[in-house]
Amino acid sequence: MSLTIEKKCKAKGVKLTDQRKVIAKVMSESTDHPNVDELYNRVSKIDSKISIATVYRTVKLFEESGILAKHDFKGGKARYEELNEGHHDHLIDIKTGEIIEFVNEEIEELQKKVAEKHGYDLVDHKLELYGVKKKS
Amino acid sequence: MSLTIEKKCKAKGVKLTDQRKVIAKVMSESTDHPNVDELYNRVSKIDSKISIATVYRTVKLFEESGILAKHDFKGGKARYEELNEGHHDHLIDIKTGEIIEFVNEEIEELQKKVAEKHGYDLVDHKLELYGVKKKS
DNA sequence: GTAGATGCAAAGTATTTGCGACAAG
DNA sequence: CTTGTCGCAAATACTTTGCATCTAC
Repeated sequence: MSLTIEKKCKAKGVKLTDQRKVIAKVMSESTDHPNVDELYNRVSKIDSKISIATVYRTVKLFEESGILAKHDFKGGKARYEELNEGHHDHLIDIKTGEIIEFVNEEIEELQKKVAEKHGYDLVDHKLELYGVKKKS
Repeated sequence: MSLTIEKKCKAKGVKLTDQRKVIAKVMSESTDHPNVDELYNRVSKIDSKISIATVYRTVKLFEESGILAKHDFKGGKARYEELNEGHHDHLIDIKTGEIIEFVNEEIEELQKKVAEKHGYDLVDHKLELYGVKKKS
């Protein structure tokens, strides 16, 4: 549902243009983590007049508004995903590029402790695991 | 000591040119995590004829040889550091950019478990904590 | 001697931006 | 209305590469 994103925009005072609605819709219907190119392709199918500059501007705006999360996984282009309540991290298959989301409260707790031990308040973190499928 | 890096080069069959020796020396004497620009500046002071293309080529080569580690922290340019036995992760001060290294075996263990739970062998990971100094 | 390394400048990628036209609130 | 957005193309930032020359082994 892109309703969530549209609501968030209103809450944040972000102007809702047609282009942004389309981008919001595509992002909220995406179950993967598209990069800007992929997003632009999907968006173009709905409205081919939307320029890639607008896509770049919009994902940046959405990221700053806490609507999307940006990830710089290994190997180039930034990838985006919708940001919902439940925080999660990523396990990336280095052979296929497949991305698996996971949550581990224990690790989250330990991270906070590490930061505190060094005199810091943890405001953000990035945890990415890179693995190969076990040939069980 | 750049000796370590030079030894590693020989071990890996990496040809030891003057340029590479200078870059190795600078990297091993750096206690921070320089990006390519910073590295190039430091290298230039020792031998101003070394080109930035060579710096790029060399850090890439060193990374592939397991001599340097590359980090894509938030906010742009890739940063490098010498890779020694002891693995560590990073806590980054989002105000000052200061980078603190830390080790936490518990987290390492949990990461392995998470990967296994999803049927993967963990081959690499990235853990970055972003924090602000506590005003104790 | 030869495969591989270097310097230079040109070419790529990914992303950002200036600007006049246009649209949301 | 007025402020912010869009599309376009040009600009930027970072990194890679083709080629002729040079150097480590």
